[in-house]
Amino acid sequence: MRSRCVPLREMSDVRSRITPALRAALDAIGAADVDAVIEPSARADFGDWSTPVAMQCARVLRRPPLEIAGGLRDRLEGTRIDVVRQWTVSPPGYVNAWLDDGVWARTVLDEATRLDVSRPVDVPPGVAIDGKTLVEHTATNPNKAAHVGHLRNACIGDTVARVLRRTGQRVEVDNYIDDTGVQVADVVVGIRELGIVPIEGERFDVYCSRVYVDVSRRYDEEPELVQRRQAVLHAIEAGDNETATYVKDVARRVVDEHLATMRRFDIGYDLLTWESDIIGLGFLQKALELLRESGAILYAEHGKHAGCWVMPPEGVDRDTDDDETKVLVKSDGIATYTAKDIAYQLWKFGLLGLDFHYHPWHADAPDGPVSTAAHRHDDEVPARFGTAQRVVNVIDARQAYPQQVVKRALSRLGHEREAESSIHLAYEVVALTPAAASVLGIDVEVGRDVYALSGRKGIEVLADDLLIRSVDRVREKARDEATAHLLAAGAIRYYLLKFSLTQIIAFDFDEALRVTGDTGVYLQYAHARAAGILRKVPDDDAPLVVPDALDPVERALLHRVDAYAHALAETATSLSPSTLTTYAFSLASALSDFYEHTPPIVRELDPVVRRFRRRLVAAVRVVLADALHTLGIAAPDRV
RNA sequence: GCCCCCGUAGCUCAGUGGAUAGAGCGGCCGCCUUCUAAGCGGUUGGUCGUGGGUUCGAUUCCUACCGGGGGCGCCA
Repeated sequence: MRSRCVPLREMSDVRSRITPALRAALDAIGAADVDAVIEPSARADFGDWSTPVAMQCARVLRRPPLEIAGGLRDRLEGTRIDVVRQWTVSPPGYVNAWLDDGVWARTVLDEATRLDVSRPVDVPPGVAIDGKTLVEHTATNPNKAAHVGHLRNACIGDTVARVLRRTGQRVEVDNYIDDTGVQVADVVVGIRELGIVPIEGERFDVYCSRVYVDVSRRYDEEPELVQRRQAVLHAIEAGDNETATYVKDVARRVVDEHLATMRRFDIGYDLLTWESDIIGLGFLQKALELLRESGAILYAEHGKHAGCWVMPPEGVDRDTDDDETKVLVKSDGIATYTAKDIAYQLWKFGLLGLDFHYHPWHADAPDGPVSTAAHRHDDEVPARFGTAQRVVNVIDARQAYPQQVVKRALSRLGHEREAESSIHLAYEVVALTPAAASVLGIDVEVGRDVYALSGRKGIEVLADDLLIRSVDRVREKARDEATAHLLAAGAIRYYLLKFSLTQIIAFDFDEALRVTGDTGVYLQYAHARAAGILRKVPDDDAPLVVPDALDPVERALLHRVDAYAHALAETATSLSPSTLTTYAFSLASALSDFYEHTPPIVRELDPVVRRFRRRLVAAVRVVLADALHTLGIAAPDRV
């Protein structure tokens, strides 16, 4: 059965109702080359929607913009558009549409109220792709507790997945686990060789963090310790031995803690992909074969890469003998991390001709993630993963170069479309402000404004520690512990999402934990306020009548509601969650403004006004809840 | 050296080829007999890093600089 979708762009679809008329008017005055763009007016007293096209026409038509605007207005006045009441002109040459509130407000409220989580929000053509998008995120090394940097990654990835699903797209979320790298090996060295033991009651991932810091420090003092790590790595490489099993067990236990941490922020996964399986099942070998056969990589006979398999830069088919050429297999025969990433990427698109075995990560948690496996399990899950049409890798901006190499590998293998559909969703890191650094007891130098996080050095804010602090902050005013938790998690998620991806987050405790102003809690509070009004004011069955003169705060609020579908489509296109946080804040803010500047609806005696405002609040609540849910933030009815 | 990102109010950040550049925080002054004051209003505060260029119009695009961060490994 095909479900009905909510109309696109604005909830009321104002823009696409106006654009054809504007297009026709432009054609009629001989300005066919000018784009028929129309945008929300910059200020309410200009109108509702405005177009600057007359300014562009002035050059080609060699007439003053105001005169052209006047002509356009006359033509538009002659076109009946039910949602537009009148057209005006304002200097230096804008043409403004004034909406008919009766038609517009009714449409906006109808469409907003019809929003339903079980039905996707329709978006303009080109926003949603056909087929599945595979989103890889989190991918925290399984040797330490997750810190806010890992949490930023997870929040971005999770939100992008939610936005794509909300716009009707199929999504698979993978969490890649590097259980064969040096980082896990370091921890195993610390536990087994140095005998570092857990503290009473210490969580396993936190214990591993401590071991990791300790071992890293001791490598400097005792260089021979590095040999121990090599032994562990060789054991992992060989597989099927006691050490390899032990390493895998450490990784599993840490991953369980990571999943629990992320769960507290409402972040989940479809599939856990293990690097050991990628190697164990021969994905890497197969990928290297393909790369060799196709000539995508070549063997360097001499020069600085002698004995290595390398991938030359774009458009070159020989070793350039410099850093432009990427080594994929070292001269000792060991593949680099990027080579494994290429194998994984090929699998994601179904280009490898190999697949994993699958089984539930926890037999007793059917809703939990599925895990890859190298061998058949009794509770084998059928293969339904990978084979995506688009791959979004949420990885910090420092890895732009290796990600570029992965993309280039696909391209050199002749998979142009897949290379094109390989998206490195790069985001900047989380760093500490001097204030946050000094809270953590780090020596703050004069003139430095950010301090990089480092799990290795123990310079970090653990995700769970931050959550505990946040719960402490909101507990006093929250109605109960469960509410305190969802407000606390909302505060942190919002904080990590509200920055542009290109912006380094200068982490600050006060900012991250704040509950007033531009924060997650503000949005949740606004939602609860709306819900509170709806509880107190019963609705009736009477048909909606839009009052003759809407209050400016009502119109402003309607505009924000109207803009939801547009904001969602924009976010789905840009894959940038901050677009949606900015929108959600503007909506909550408009609701607060309305709340403060209109009398209580409960006491409203005019039935028309009372019903209209009640339904306006109902629409806002639905849209705010939808936006919050898409951001992965709970929308409580009471706080 | 080459490449990428950032530079907008005291601080943290939005914005983006169009009309007087916005928000939050901070400061100051107000608003709870009103549907939750985790709120709202007012006020303070800006040569949109600098110089050129393109354009009817540039904070936005191009270019050259300046300042800060990151990448450029037979690490992951």
